[in-house]
Amino acid sequence: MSRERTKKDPKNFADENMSSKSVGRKRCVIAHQNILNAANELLIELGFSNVTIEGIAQRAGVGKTTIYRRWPNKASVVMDAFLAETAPQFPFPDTGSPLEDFRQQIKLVVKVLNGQGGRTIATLLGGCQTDKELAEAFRSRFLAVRRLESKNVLKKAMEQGKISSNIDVDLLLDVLYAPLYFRLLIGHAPLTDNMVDDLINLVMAHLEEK
Amino acid sequence: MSRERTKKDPKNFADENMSSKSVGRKRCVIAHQNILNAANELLIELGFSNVTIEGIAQRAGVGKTTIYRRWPNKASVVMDAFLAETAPQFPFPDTGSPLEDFRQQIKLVVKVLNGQGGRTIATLLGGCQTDKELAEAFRSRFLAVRRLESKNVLKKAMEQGKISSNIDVDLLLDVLYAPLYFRLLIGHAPLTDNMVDDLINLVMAHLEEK
DNA sequence: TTAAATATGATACGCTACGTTTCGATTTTG
DNA sequence: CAAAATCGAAACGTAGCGTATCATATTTAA
Repeated sequence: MSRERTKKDPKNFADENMSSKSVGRKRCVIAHQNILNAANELLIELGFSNVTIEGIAQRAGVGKTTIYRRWPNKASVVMDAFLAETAPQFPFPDTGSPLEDFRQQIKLVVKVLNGQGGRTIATLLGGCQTDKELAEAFRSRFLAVRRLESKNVLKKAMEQGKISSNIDVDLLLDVLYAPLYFRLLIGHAPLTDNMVDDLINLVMAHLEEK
Repeated sequence: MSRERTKKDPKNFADENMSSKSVGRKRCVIAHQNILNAANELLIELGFSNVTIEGIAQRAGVGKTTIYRRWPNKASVVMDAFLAETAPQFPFPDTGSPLEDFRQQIKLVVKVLNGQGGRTIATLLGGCQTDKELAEAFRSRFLAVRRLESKNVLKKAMEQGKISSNIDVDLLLDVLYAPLYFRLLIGHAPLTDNMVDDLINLVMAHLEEK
C-alpha cells in the first residue's frame, strides 16, 4: 500500500531547467514574484529570524504548500528574494580611473547600506551566523560575485601602475569594505560620503605609484 | 480578592544593589553561575537564535522561573554570560611602543576570534540584527569599553609623536578591527597572524611620523 | 520561636509557528 | 477524455514561548 510515486520526486524546488515539465499544470509565475516580494518586505519589517514561511505565504496571498513545494527552507526563499532585489544595486562605474571607480562605487554601497538594502543585508548577515546554508549562499551567490568585480578593477589599477602590485588583494578589499559592514552591523558610527573619502585617503593614497 | 502585593515588584532582575533584601530567602549564587555557564555553552553549541530559556534552565539544573525572575529576557542572560566569560580576554599589553601594543593586542583578538570566543561573538552579533536590546548592550557594555582602551593607546601614540594627530580615530579603529570581524562573520578568508602584520603595515606604517 | 518575606523547582496554561499531509479543484499536455 | 502536476485550504502533532500557581525551603525581624 505504498505511495504511488510515478516518476520523480515532487520537490524540484526553484530548478528552472527541469526534465519532465511536459505534462501537468504550470507553476504560477506571478505567485513566484509575489513570494519574493513578500519575502523582501518581511525581511525589512521583521528581520530574518522573525520571518516565517507562513507569514510570507499570507503576505503573498499563496498557500504555504506552494512555497514548500518550490524552496527547501526559509533561507533559500529569502536568499532568492535578496538576490533579485538588493544584490544588483552595486554596479561599478567606469570612469577611466580605477581609483575613482572605487571611490564612486563605495559611495554607492554606502547609499544602499543607509537605505532598506542595508537593513536587508544586515539581517541576512545576522541569519548567516546560525544558518550555514544561508551563509554559504551569501558567500557564493553574493559576496564572491562582488569581490570578483572589485578584484578586476584592482587588477586594472595595477596594470596601469596606479597602485603597487605587492599588496594582498583580499586584505585590501577587506580593509576597504569591512568598515562599512561593521558600522552597518553595529551602528556605533554613521556611514557618510566623508567617511568614504577619508577611508580611501587613509588606505589607498599611499599605495599610488604615480 | 486581589493578590496581596506587599511592597515591591518581585522582578528586580540582576540588580545587585537592591533596597529590600533584608528579609526572605537569598538568591542562590551557585544557580547564578550555573545559568551563566549554561548560557555560554549553549551559545557556542546552538547559536543565539537557537538558545532557549528552557534549554538554559535545563542545562543549569534550574527551574526556568528562576531565570525569568532574574533576567527580563534571553538577550540579558546571554549578554551577562558573554561579559563574564569572553569579554575579559582582550587585554592591551604595555610594551612601551603603542604601535607594538596594537600589533600584539590585535593578534590576541585574532586568537580569541579563532576559538570559542569567536563563535560566541559572531552569534551575538548575529542576534544584534534582530534584537535591539542585545545590540545596545553589545555596543555599550562590550564594544565601547574596548574602543575606549584602544583610543587611549592611540592617544598615547599621538602624544609620543608616533603617529599623525590628523586622523579620524574612529575610522582608524574601524579599519583596524572591522576586517577581523568581517572575516569572522562571513568566513571568506582566514584570520592569521600574518594577516595582522600585513594589516598593520598597510594601515599604520605610513602614519608614523618618526 | 514564631511569622512574614522571598526564592526554589515543578507543573500546567494558552499561544504561535513549525514542517508535513491530505483534500478537492484547477490547469496543462497527449 | 485521461494523466499529470499545481493550486489554496485545512488539519495534524510538536516545540518553545512567557506567565501563573503551587508546596517547599530558607532567611530575617519581631
